[in-house]
Amino acid sequence: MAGSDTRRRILDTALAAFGRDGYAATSLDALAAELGVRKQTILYWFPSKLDLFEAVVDDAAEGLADAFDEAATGGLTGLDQVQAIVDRVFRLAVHRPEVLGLVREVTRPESPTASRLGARIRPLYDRARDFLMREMEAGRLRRSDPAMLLLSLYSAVVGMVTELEVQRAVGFEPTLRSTVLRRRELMRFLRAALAPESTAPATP
Amino acid sequence: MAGSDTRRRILDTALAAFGRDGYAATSLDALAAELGVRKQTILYWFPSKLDLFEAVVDDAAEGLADAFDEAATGGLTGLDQVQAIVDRVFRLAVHRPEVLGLVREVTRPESPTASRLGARIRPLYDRARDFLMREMEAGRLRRSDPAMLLLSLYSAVVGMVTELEVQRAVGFEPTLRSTVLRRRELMRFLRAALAPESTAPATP
DNA sequence: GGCAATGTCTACCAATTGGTAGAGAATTTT
DNA sequence: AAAATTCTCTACCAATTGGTAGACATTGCC
Repeated sequence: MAGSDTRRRILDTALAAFGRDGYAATSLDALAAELGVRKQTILYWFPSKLDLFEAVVDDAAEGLADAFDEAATGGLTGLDQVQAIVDRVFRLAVHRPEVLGLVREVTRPESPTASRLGARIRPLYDRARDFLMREMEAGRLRRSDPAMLLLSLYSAVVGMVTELEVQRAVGFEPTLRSTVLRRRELMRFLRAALAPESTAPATP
Repeated sequence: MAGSDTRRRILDTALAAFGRDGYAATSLDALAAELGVRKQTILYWFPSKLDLFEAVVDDAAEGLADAFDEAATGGLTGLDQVQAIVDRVFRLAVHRPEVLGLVREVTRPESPTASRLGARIRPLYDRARDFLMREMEAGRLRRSDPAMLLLSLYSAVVGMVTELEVQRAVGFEPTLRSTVLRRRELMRFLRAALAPESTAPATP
């Protein structure tokens, strides 16, 4: 059953390429060359480039959901849970940066799969919002509009992890060490933003 | 002197197109059609597509610098200055969203002008970092690594303003009203994150 | 009026694009 | 072993891509 292995390899390589170069800048020929296969083999498994892209998005969404599950099943609360998620996202950014590149690509306003995104991330979104709401009720997080807060959090985390070029441009070579620093600083930032007003942040 | 007017129109239309669709997905033919002109006219003013893109980036960088100047010359301090910048960025996002789209395009790791970016935004970056440092010294902002904090701020603001698709996907139609809400929530978020530890946030 | 510079156009071009048609292995089923 | 299915390939194709060469018009200058 070499076939479905081919399919798997196409999905993986396409995820990397789409995430790195974007949809428009990725050609089936280039993808095929990278795979050591003919373009027609790709078109055998996926009827068109757009179909391939959608399959890649679905695949990546599944991976993301798993990553979140993994980080959210420890029964943590408040800022500890937030930290666990942030850690998980950074880990993903380190060893599979193309996934976050794809997230960025797919969230462009003119993305060919703009509408598809909704259904894919909606469950994650609802779960996160419920969590924030619950923790606010419990007094473990500062009170505010959970939906809007979630957008702020999303922006801050994905940006911090994604905007490598900005970081490079201003002098932070994105090394592993700088990634650790960025994560630490981001967490300090989030702690300050999220901690209930009465409690002083614990980080020295 | 209809010529330099053409040049100006090409720059504006190209900025919109590159910011909306990205570099790879924007063809000179499509651009020319939108301008009501032949592709060769574009190539007369800009020797190649890449040259055009670089000119567009420079042009947009200039516009951004002006916008920041405008928001940073009021002699404000602390969170008031931060708020002025955020307001200005949101205003830009409302009536020239393509500029921020271009920022996003140009900060992609594989952007054709990745290196060009550095020189363009470096002065803005230095200025902002100096501001943060100064305000921390004066006790008007929470102490932390100014460079890293600036990255967090950048991520949060640009993300909040740029990730319209994410917002749409989770049910916030990006209307003018929702933009106001987003700005308010972002400012609340930033206030909490930036206010010195002793001072309680002023927002009710 | 002649002339040079400026600006836009028509006419091409080679390379690349996503995609079709169908041949030919390899494997599985009967 | 024959037949059917699965998979990858060669051979094309029409459309689009960024770009070149050069004709043609318009303008300002002498």
